[in-house]
Amino acid sequence: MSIGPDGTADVDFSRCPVRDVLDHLGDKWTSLIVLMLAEGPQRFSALQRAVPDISKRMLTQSLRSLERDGMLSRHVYPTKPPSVEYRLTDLGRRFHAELQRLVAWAEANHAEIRAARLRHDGLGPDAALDLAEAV
Amino acid sequence: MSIGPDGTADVDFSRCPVRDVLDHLGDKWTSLIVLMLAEGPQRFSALQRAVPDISKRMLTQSLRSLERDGMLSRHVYPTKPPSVEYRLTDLGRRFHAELQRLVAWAEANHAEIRAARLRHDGLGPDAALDLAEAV
DNA sequence: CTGCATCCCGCCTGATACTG
DNA sequence: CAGTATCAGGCGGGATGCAG
Repeated sequence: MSIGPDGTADVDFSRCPVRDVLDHLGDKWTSLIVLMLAEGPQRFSALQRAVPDISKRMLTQSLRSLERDGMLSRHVYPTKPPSVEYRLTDLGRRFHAELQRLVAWAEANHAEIRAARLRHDGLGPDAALDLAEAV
Repeated sequence: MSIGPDGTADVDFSRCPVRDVLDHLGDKWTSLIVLMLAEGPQRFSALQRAVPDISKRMLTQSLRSLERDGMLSRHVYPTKPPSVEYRLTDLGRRFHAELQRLVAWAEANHAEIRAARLRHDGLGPDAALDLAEAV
């Protein structure tokens, strides 16, 4: 995602290293999963319980996506019934560190963002004043 | 986006500070726009030229979204024809700093991600070897 | 328990045309 | 120049059912 001398941005997403990372961050679930796995290896069903609103379909899809990018590894224990454990790889843990930075930044700037929103949205009745002060 | 004692994650997105930030990062265009504006104030048409593939509709929408969250400010010069200039706010510049960190991380880990992908996708004929070494 | 296949609906997004 | 309005298509993502 560089910017050329002619002022036009490099928008070749197919080979854009930044997209690979940003897509995970923008995804509704992958960040949550990484956060959960940062606390230790988890089984499929444990993850599903930990993230209540996710469907099996999306959980599987998100896990595959993270596995594909080398963020986590999948271990199958051929017991019966079988159990599958997911754990962060080294790359995944480094990604998690970045994610934590982002979370911290977001929380630190949350009030300012919300205040800007209320200002922009046309100043909801009186709640606007409350939050304007909070900044 | 915290994790409760019962192991279930806090998934109240409507009031989640992290979502407000991650949504911008995940968006296909907003990061690009922030990157462009980091080089200095830009007019609407300049941004459209800089990001070739974006439509007027999406550019407007992305700019509104960033403005709403206080990342950038909009200045209208009532000349004729009118011109509108967008520039990052303080919050926007701080956001840009975080974005830069992410870009740096992405570029630093790009090779590893791509190698993991080739491994996972079933080892494309021989290109796999090339990139495996690159790590 | 884990995960894939299918159906299906809603929203996002691009294309196009029009206005101040 | 800087948008807004409208329409139509694609696709993400939920629900359900089935398999290893």
